[in-house]
Amino acid sequence: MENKSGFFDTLNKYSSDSFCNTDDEPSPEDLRLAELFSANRRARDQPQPHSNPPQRNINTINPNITTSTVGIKNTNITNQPPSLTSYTGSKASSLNISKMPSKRKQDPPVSNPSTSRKRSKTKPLQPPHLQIFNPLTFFFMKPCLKRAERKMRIEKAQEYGATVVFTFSNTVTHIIADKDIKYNEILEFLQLTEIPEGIAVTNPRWPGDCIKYGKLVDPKDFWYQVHGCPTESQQQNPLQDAPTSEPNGGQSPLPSSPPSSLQVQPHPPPKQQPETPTNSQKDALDEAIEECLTTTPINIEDFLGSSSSSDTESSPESSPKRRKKVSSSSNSARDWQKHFQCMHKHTGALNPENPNSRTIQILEEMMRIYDSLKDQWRTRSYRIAISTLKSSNTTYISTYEQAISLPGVGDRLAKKIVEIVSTDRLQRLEYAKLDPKDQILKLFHGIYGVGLVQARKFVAAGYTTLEDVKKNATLTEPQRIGIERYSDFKQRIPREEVKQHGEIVSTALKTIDEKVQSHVMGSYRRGAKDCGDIDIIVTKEGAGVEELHEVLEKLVEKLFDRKFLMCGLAIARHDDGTKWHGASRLEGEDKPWRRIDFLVVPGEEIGAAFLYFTGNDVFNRSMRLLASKKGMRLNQRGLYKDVVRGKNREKLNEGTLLESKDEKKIFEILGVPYRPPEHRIC
DNA sequence: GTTCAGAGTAG
DNA sequence: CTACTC
DNA sequence: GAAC
Ligand SMILES: O=c1ccn([C@H]2C[C@H](O)[C@@H](COP(=O)(O)OP(=O)(O)OP(=O)(O)O)O2)c(=O)[nH]1
Ligand SMILES: [Mg+2]
Repeated sequence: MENKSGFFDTLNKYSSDSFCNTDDEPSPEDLRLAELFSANRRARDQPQPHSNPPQRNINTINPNITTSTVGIKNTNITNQPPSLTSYTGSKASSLNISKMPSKRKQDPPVSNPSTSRKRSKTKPLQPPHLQIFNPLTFFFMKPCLKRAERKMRIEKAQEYGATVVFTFSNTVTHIIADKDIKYNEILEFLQLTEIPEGIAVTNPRWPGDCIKYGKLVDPKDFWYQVHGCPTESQQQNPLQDAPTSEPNGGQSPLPSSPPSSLQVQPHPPPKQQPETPTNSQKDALDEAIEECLTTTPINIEDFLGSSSSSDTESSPESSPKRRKKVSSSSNSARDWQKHFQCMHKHTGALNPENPNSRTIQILEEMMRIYDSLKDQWRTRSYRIAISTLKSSNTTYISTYEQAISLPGVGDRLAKKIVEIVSTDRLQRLEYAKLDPKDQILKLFHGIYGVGLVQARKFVAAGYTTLEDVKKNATLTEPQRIGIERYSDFKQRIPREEVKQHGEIVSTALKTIDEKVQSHVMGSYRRGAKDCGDIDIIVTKEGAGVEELHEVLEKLVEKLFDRKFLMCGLAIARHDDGTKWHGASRLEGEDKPWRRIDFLVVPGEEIGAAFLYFTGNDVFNRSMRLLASKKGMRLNQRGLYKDVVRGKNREKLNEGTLLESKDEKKIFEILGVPYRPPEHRIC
């Protein structure tokens, strides 16, 4: 028992917000978390000025031999946590204690609450302090089907202390109606003319949010209303929404909570209030969603020359369907194209002039949270919506109708925008920042080689610190190093140091083959003040992969000997492998290890490789999506045409090479105005 | 209900 | 094959 | 989380 409270106490220590600031903009808060843990680690490790002998355990020098670390049997679902397993959420079911009878005490943490009749036999209850629903009685209302989902919700509610009944009576305190049910249907079903006072009617999101936040949130909240509910403050349509299923693997929809009190009361726009009636977003749509360009050649001349400013060609309208060739007419051309991220100049700079800047600021914060939780699809949606907002810099968006009419803004984001406008904040954001589970998840997947899946397993297993994981979990070699060097790898690298690493590589390369060249890419090429890692392309005019692969082997060996490379983390498997990931360090035992990536590139593919390795990642994805919409395919080796795609997007056809040597030509063929690296920060 | 980029590497 | 990473 |  005491472990449980200890569990959260520990977590709370890390509740300070710290978001991984994405691109090239540092942030003082960035490293807070990392520092916390580095301190943690140093307490153990640091006092020894010992040498850290380069460990080439995993790798290199003998790329043929996939080293002998076979001793570790995998089975990632490893060890038992000390104790607190018994109440871990249902997620943990895969490694539940039931499988380990040998484990001692697993008595239910909660004595049978006599209050709960109808308790399903199996589910273990949450510990008392999490029995947030305890005296409450829920009545669930059915949407005909969706039984599994509903069953889940019911079990969850019981788990957290609710009494669930299936016949309506005066003991009911909450009616939980599925999202498709309308308010008057409830009345009809219950044969009532109105819901008795004291009974709350909510959609299923409400219990979910309560669980998430570990407390009861206001069920009258905007977000939890059922369709057609006569809210005290009528106006807005009561749009519901559901805690939609989690796409793959399950990502977390953070609940959002609105202002329980004030409903609508638009804040004044920060400054200007240009009511620009009609001109809403004509063609100045900047970074917006993705989609753009016609098949027809847009004024190419336009962009080649003007590397600097507004080369944003854009068009209003949105037409989903794509069409083949047809019209070269710019009119129809505009139709199907919207805008892709890659079509616009992005520098990461903010524009405080935008009347929606406050909204943007808050949505960006939410996006950062989802990003740090690796919820890539929500992150994407937020990014797109934010782009749209940024582009409508002449109109203050304050109503639901306005918001939802923007491309990339749907029901839920429109609600959030309204909430922000009326309350100047997003309550959900405040909760999200504090969520201890997310903090810990973030900690774990910050380990190199640990992704969402493993991180969740660690959390489910009850681990709360890196020490826990290191001690108890079965790790792969890269993960082991990832923990060992956790704080090193989390530090940003000053631009100047990146340059030094690049020079060391370049120098070493000269002794191997004069004609082999290296280029520092990634955020460095985009001009970032500091970088997350060091990305280097190794290439030679006219050379093929095989030749260069040998060069890479020699290079790596030499750099290990120089004590520059410290370890390998992911090394090419084949002789035509093109990739080497590892860590390097400047001279000096106390210098931090840095993540370093080599990409071997045949001379002919240098353009596509530059494009790829310059990024950023969002920019690349945007370019690639655009290519695919035009029946082409873009990857790190080149741009291909006539790609035939089958049923599920699978490519049935490699396509034929269009261009790979010249970066600018790839832009050109795709119809994207060329952007220098500094403007590819999306 | 599916898509949201596309590929290399570890295990 | 999945998970992770670029 | 949005679009199709
Ligand atoms: O999912 C990804 C990640 C990266 N890249 C490309 C673009 C990126 O610029 C380059 C290098 O990757 P890295 O992870 O180093 O990103 P970065 O842009 O260099 O930023 P950082 O400063 O974090 O290293 O590889 C992708 O295409 N897709
Ligand atoms: Mg990088």
